[in-house]
Amino acid sequence: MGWDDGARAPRDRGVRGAGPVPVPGGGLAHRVPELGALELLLAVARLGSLGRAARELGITQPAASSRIRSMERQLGVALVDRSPRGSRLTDAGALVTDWARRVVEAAEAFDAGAQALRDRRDSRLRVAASMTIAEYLLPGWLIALRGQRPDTAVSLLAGNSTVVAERVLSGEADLGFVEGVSVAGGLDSVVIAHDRLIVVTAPGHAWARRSRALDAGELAATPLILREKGSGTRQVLDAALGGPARPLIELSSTTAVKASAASGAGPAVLSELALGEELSARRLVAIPVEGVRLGRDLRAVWPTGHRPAGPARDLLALTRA
Amino acid sequence: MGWDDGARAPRDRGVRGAGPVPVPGGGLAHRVPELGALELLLAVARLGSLGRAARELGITQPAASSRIRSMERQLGVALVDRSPRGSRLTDAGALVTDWARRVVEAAEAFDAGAQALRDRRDSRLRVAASMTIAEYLLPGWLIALRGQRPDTAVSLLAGNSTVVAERVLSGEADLGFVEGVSVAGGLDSVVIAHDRLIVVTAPGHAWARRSRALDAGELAATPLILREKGSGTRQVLDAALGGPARPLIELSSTTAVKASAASGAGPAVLSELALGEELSARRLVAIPVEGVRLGRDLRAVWPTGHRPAGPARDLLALTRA
DNA sequence: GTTGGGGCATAAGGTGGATTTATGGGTTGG
DNA sequence: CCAACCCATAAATCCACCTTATGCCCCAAC
Repeated sequence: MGWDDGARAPRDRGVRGAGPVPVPGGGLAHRVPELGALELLLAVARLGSLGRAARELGITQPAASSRIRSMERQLGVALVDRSPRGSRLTDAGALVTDWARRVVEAAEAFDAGAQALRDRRDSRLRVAASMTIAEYLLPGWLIALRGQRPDTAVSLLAGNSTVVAERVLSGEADLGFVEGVSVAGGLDSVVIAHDRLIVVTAPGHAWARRSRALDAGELAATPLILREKGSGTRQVLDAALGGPARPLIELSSTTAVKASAASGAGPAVLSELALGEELSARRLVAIPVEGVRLGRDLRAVWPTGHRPAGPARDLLALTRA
Repeated sequence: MGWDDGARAPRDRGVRGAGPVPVPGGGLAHRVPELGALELLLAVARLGSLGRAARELGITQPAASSRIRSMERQLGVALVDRSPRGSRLTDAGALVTDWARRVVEAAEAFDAGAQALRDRRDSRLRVAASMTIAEYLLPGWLIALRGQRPDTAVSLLAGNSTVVAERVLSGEADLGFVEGVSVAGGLDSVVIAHDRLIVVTAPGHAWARRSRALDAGELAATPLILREKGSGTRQVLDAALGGPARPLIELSSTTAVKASAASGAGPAVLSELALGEELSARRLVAIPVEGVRLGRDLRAVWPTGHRPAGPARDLLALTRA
């Protein structure tokens, strides 16, 4: 990413008379229709009529018509074929709709997570989860849970494994999710998924052209871009290497680590959950490693003896592989 | 942190003249901040100050302040800690920002794709791609290409393998991407990725509890939820089974197939590219298959002899594994 | 043939939200 | 103690979107 915030053109957008001048780097919101319009497009695709889609979203037909039209104007592409008997997507519209669906799905995950972050008080299911799990897995679980039990209000507290264990033990949370190597005393647990740390570099890095896998010695001897001390990633890595890893830089967010590695600063070690797009888009390359145990279990935890029941049991059932 | 900021407002917006009642499940756009606000939040996280973020986005500082504040009110969570020396994310804010980043990334893919769909005429690189590739892979490539060659305008034409071959041969496209089993005459090609068809069912389906892998006979004998005849998926499947697959339902979009399978209508066969979320959220379950060649190559194609050059070569370089 | 219903487009009017300017208060460092 | 940051608030403006009220088109049923 561009850490070079300083030298960007001083865009003055207060240009009233002339249309919205597309800014070079920013202004994504000016080029992408807003969420409501994308939702509307999905509804039109599903229902085959502007009017029906409008009714489903609780707006009037002219509003839907206008919204679709302005979206077409914004994108410069005809999206729907209107006919007196309904509306069907054009070829381009089908493609746009597919892309829109992914935006809406991400927004749904955002919504599910944000709602859990808010409820807190009157919720029927209080969950505590480690950062990685809260960030990457929980929103999906919450969406699935809402599909099965729409009335279950969930609250979420995110923290490291110690905090999660405390909350669960004290009864402040009904169910916990941790990624640690070991489980605190007084807690029962079950493995719900597996995660793995992955060594990555920029595609241009020397390691990206290695034919042989890395071994523990090389990994331990090389300064790495890492999360801050105390993070789950560091704990697992230290344990796997049999001693503390050597940090090249310490950063406080997974995103910063990815950006730094992608810019070529050096090799980084990250959870595979955090690497999706980056690997398939080849912004980062995974380096094979052997002789190092970089896998880790993700576990659900609850107070010994108190098997999860009710909503907690429902959620647990969703998460088990 | 003040979780209880008292903002529990019912927020029903369109209660005009007792019009259509807002729907319970819908209205995602009312609960998720719009893209501009999410972008602003990311900028604040990166720059550490509302004012700097505002300048980067070309708005004034009060506008940014107000926007963040209304987002906090909407979500019911404090997102940033303001101080006279800048603003940093709260714990909840960091989580929200991570979720927001995924929405924005999906929007960036949307933008990249939509822009390619529009340009068409004056573009420096004209690409023709099969549906699956255009839908799932191309946006990411375009983002990467924009990172390297920001001035390259790309246009996209999506169609089946035959159409792609035609356009490339006629010179209407500089580079093509196909997923077929074979490559048309007059075209050179290179394999850029691999795809695989996967048999999926709802988690409750009998096949989900099998211990033994499916074989070709069982697959051929079972009615399946499939894309329409003529789709790439059907071609590969028919070839792999040594005869036409038996359709239970024929649907015209990948999404419809997924939805139908997830609702328990029966087993479906889909590209692994189309299955991400569904598998990890366990809405669908992959059924092991053996003795059937369900893999397929994804290829870039160009007219025999005319090695891609210029922008086409840049794009090709990005896509090669 | 005519009529009713579904579907879409256009026009005119109202409303709310977001933005801009203008200001003030707070902290930090020279 | 002043300059340079930062942020919050207030008031005015403006735009985007929505709604209501139409009109036209097509089809199917009577």
